[in-house]
Amino acid sequence: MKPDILVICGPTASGKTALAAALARRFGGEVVSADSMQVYRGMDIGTAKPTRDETLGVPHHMLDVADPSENYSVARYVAEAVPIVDDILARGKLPIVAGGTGLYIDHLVAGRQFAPFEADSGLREELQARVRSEGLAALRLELEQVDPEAAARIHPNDEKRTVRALEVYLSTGKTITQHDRESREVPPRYTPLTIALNFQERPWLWERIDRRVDEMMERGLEQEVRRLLADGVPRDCTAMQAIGYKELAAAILEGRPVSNGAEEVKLRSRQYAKRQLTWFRRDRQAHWFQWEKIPDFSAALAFSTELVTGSGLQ
RNA sequence: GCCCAGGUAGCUCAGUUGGUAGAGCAGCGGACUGAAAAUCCGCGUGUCGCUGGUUCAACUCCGGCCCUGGGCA
Repeated sequence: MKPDILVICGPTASGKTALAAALARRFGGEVVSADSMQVYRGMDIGTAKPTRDETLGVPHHMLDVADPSENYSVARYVAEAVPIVDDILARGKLPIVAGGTGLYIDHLVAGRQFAPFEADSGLREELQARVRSEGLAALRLELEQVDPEAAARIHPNDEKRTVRALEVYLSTGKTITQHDRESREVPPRYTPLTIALNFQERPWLWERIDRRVDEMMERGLEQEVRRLLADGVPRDCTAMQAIGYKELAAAILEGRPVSNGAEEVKLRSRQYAKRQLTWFRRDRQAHWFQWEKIPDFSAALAFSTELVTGSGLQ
């Protein structure tokens, strides 16, 4: 089946931004970011949001669409990104979905539906409070009653998924298992041509990450974090869970040197990159481009261009 | 030069009254359906500094050597 959108994915610091912009330029496309943290306004340096120069004059969507104190979600991402992708297609241009949040990419492409209820009903907070007072095991017992399949699938220690499963059941009357089953029957929304980026050797990626964190510090990540704190962005909100922000905020508030926090950022970024790779490796359709130690950008561009033209995308 | 302490996993260290070793962190692999840069699961990866000796058996005991840190000169 002929693809209709291009997806550029890969771990953090693998060069997605530059490749996406260059390809958009070459094929007259527009970039749709798929990044759970670049959606927040005022979080530019730490999320490595494309700078004005880096966009190469190409339209970039799904950046700066939320306030850091809002809690963004996959559901909201899909609701906002789908009309944008459709519009790009309607204008006869190429949508280039680029980002490191695998969950967002998958949901955008797959067409899955979300349980129809308000995310901010307060139910989740109630359930979390119960976890603290009664213990996770109590909620798990409850889940076993209403949705044994989900209970079997979700690990006893996985608080987030246990809470989520109960949340879906309590607010819709339908189990998450049932919901997922129905959701899987929905036909995919798009047919992606996927290019995944990585480095041939893991340490080469680490070097990239380290260097990038150093650059972030030079560009004033500390000030960016202080600004968010001064603006009263709660430390427990989603935006402040972003790597780079939570570590520096902790260092600042605990009176540790920020350089100490920066080292933590490097470590957490490496670990994050590994989880991203696990996610993207699952996609057997993805075309991997593996950088050498010294990235050869024109080689990546040639590789991608051939795929795009060869697939009939353009 | 002498005295003391120590050399065990990538790092910090535990341990074996002699039967080829285990924690934390790091690392590796995996999962993931409205928090996903989140969350969760699995895996020990090793010339126990080197070299002789004692012993059925040495990482462990003994000798010598090397290295590191501290002290005395």
